[in-house]
Amino acid sequence: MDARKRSILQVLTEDYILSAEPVGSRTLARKYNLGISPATIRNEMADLEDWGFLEQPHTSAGRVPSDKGYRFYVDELMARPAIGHDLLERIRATYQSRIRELEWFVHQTARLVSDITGYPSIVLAPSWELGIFSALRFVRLGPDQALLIMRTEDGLTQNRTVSIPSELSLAQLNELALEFSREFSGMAIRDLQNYILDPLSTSLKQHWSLWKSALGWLARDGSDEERMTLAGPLNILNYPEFNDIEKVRRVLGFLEQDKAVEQMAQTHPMTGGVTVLIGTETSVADIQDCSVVTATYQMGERIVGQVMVVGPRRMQYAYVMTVLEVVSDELSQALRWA
Amino acid sequence: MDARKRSILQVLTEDYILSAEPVGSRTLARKYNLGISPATIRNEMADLEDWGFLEQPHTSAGRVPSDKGYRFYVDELMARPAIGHDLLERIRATYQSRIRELEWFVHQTARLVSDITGYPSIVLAPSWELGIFSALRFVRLGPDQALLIMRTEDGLTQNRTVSIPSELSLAQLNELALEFSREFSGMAIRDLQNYILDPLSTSLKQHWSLWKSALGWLARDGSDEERMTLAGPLNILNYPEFNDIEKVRRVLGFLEQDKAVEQMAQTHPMTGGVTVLIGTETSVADIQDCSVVTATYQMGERIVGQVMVVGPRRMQYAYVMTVLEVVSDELSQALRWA
DNA sequence: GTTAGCACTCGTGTGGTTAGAGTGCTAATT
DNA sequence: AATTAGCACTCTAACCACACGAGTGCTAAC
Repeated sequence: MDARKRSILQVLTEDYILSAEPVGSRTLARKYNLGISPATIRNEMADLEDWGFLEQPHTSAGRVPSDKGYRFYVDELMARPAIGHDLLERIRATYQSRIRELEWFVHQTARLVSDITGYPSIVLAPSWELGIFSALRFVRLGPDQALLIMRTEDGLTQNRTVSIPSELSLAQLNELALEFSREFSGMAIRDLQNYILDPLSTSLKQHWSLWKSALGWLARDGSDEERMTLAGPLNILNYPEFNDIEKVRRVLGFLEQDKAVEQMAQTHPMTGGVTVLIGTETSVADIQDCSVVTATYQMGERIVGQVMVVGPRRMQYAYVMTVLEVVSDELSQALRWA
Repeated sequence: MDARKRSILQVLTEDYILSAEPVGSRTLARKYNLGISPATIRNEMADLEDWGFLEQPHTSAGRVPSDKGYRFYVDELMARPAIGHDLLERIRATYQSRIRELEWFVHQTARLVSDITGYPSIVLAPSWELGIFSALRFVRLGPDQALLIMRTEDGLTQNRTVSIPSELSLAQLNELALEFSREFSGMAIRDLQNYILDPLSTSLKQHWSLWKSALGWLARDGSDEERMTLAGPLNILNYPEFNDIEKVRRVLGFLEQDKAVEQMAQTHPMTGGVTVLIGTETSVADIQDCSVVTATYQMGERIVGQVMVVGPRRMQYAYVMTVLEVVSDELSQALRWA
């Protein structure tokens, strides 16, 4: 792949990303001064098509990058501009008011990203189940009700109202909680559900129904059912490739299925940094006309969640990647203090 | 309006609701044995059109109910079937597992309704701001952190982590909370934000920064920003009147704007019972091709929120109304114990 | 009051044609 | 040997004319 082919592929890809129209040799020669004639470009494009970087929707149309073409563009050709000053300010401002809770951050991040990229955006919140149990505490709310608060080492908390045996005092309750915390702290919350079934100490066993109710909470309320936040799904209606109502239904239908999206997210390497899946690389038939850009964010040193952008294959890769890089970074910063 | 016109209007409306195709006189005569000829039906339909109950998309098409026609159908003609046994069981089962919190109920309700009606559904959660403040409580989480729990008379709670002056003990904190609770209980939370600016007691004034932080929470975290839950928006793609991508964008765009929807919801009488707004009756240009069915639900005796269904004008009014009646009722029941 | 008959309207679907964009190939040019 | 001009060819989208059919309104007969 010589320099000329590279620049043709690059220029063609960028033109198509903007125009959504198959790009012909004449257009290319006229619009960008490459110093070569349409005929030469045709020859080069024929080669690029042979090698699988380009495709033709039909014989008499221009060329369009294939998945492989986009991949090469993303990996080798694309320029990565620095983020604009205004945009950076806006992102930072979003996280400045840090009076909020994790869930709020997650929602806001999804909105922010879909807003500034113009694509649908998905944020996966930290998995509660994978968190490390740290401590348990009761707060009595009424004669037979208490607030049960559970905390992970990352500082995530879940709380809910539980019914308690009325004969227990607040002090007794918290003594129990302390015992429980000592016993199980350091254990992943997911594993907690297994271990707790066979309580080790008598005092825990004694108030079995209480723990069972707590368990019910762990298994359901605290589970990862609502880990996913989808923002701006309608954005895809702005792109002509989704003028087909059927396509829209397929894609948005997929994005609404939490489980499916979560599963797809797991195929991304959780190594930090931004990754791109192009078209069929996602291995999901419903979104084979889409690309997905993913970044991870952290609480402290641990990667706990992902920010994703889903768009048409001719996505503004460079821009989206830069945005996600910055956003996930700022989010991680914000969570450091949360 | 004689009996024959009524039955023609009814039958025509129901046929159109199912078929989405303008209904002609011949169809009507053939499909339903009304005992009259197409010509007679034509004459009657001409009258109904003159009176504004029917419309013609174009000269050579069949008739379609107008807003006024639907209104008459809903108010006078429509049969209200009892809810099916299986459906009732399903609805009840959703609320049976009452281990959850309010927010979960709200989400589940939206999903349930959009699921069984096949239309997008919106649930407005109880307004936190309009709740009546009941009590405040602190739970210390760490050396300089505490969980602040606020409770309304309805039993709604909000809680968040706040930073506290490290010199305060748990006992001191809760003494403060008690004082605060005594001072302000019975007051609407919205008003609380104004009153608290001028603290009445010295001990409250003393820990001003603490209250200010709590205030910040009340003003933002606890506000009604996320009162609305939208479920199943994609359902509208199933109806042929929304094959136009522009219409879809308009409608879904509107449904995503929390504020606009909330405002529209306020135009419904909050009297309990199910209300229907048809087409332009909604006074919202973006959804003038839609109808909205709304039910209210309660916590105890107080109406605190709404369940809405948005669909095409040719909505299955009877079915949707019955479903909403039952769902809002079961939801109110479930919240009675929450 | 009801209905049959009929002319009329209008949207939809079909087939054929055209215009235009773009290609691949070949031969000429550098 | 690489590049380019020229040209025939292909294919789609747009356009038009046309016929079809559903449905109406009107009139006259029942």
